[in-house]
Amino acid sequence: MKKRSHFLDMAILGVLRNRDLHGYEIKRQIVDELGLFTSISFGSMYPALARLERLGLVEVTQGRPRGQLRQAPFTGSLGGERAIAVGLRVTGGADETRSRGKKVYTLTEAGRGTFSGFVNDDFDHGDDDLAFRVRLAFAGALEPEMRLKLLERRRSSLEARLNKGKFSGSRSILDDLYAKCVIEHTQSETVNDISWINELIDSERRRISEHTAQ
Amino acid sequence: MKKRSHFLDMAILGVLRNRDLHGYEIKRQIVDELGLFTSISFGSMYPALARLERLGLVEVTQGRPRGQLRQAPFTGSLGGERAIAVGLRVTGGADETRSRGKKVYTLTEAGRGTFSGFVNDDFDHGDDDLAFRVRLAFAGALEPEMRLKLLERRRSSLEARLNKGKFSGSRSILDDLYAKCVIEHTQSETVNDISWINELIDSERRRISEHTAQ
DNA sequence: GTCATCATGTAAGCCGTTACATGATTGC
DNA sequence: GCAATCATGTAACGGCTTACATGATGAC
Repeated sequence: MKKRSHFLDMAILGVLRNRDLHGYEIKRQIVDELGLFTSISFGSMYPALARLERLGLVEVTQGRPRGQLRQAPFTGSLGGERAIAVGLRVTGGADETRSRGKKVYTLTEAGRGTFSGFVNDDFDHGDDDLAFRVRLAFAGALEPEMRLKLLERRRSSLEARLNKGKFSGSRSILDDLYAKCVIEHTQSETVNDISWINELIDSERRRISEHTAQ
Repeated sequence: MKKRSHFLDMAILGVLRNRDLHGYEIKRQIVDELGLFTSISFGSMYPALARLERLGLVEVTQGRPRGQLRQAPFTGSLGGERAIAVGLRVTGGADETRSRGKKVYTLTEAGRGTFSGFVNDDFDHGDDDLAFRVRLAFAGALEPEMRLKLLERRRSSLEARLNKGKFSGSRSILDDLYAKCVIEHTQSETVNDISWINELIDSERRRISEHTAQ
């Protein structure tokens, strides 16, 4: 049911939620800043964007040249418009569709809806690390109770993992020092994750009760 | 260069290093006990075994029925032989190659060599988590100095990751609370990993110096 | 003026997942 | 006897990686 590429799609829509960006920068943010995927090749990034465009979830506008996006968001209006003009001039020869200028992607209303469906959906029973990380990264788009649900589902899935590990760890491999070492480290990572989730749940609850109190 | 499937191959050869096992059990050990892959489908497990067999890295012997492998390795001789006979009798009708009895895989000498090449090889610059976990799990097969090298390479790659995160974390996404939260947790996981590696390196050094001292 | 980086894409091939198909064994 | 689990496989489909191809920009 749930294809892996859905997470890439979701991450793309997620970073486009607040900002219009071009493909190269989208990849940079997903991989280098959010660290959601260890790597994404352009061979999967650009086709993904094309797919999303076909589905009407993003729109393409001919982009401003490099450098304008990063610095001085204040100068946007003047500098930005000029930049777009420059961009069009450079690429605006005969061969319009093949122009290699930067393509800036904008989330459409449909895209917003799909993204919202993504983060809210229960479709995976919380057993996938990647699914959780991606959802949490964009959990700002969720209702507080959904956020709490997400976290609690994650916690119970981590606890299940921990218990499974306790049972299975005691058989054939255990005589190998290094294998054991890897197993134990995995377990301790899970324990860490659980207490992290617990903190998140606590602060989420605090925030909710503060909100309903005042 | 390095295909993902190589890690599955390596893990298979690794668990077969000390024990002859059948496919289902190999998968159980790799996934449930070692936790090296979050999941492997049989659709990739069995083809992998077939590939390794074609390459002469593993050999297939018709297996004993279920239950014999887990309990009482002592009774092996008598119980085992009888079991093999039973296994053959059950499936040994007309359609010999199609027999669906358990297939028990044994590592060949060539397989041992390939496995040894796997763990020792430097071919990846240490930037892949999976590669490291798999190597460490079977690091018992390494010379102490190679083990130390493996750990030190891992440490420097984690430190690089940490530094990269410090630089890139401070730009556009940072206004989002949950994105920030994911980023910080990733960083703290890396810090944890580094201190874990440091402990391993220390105990490895201690072991080496003890060994050369006595 | 050239090199590194930014920027976008296409095509091939691999491989892993999914779904399907079969059958043995164990526990109830 | 029936269900769940153990156990092994095949075929199709999708998508990711790799390699290739192109070109602009900025720094030195």
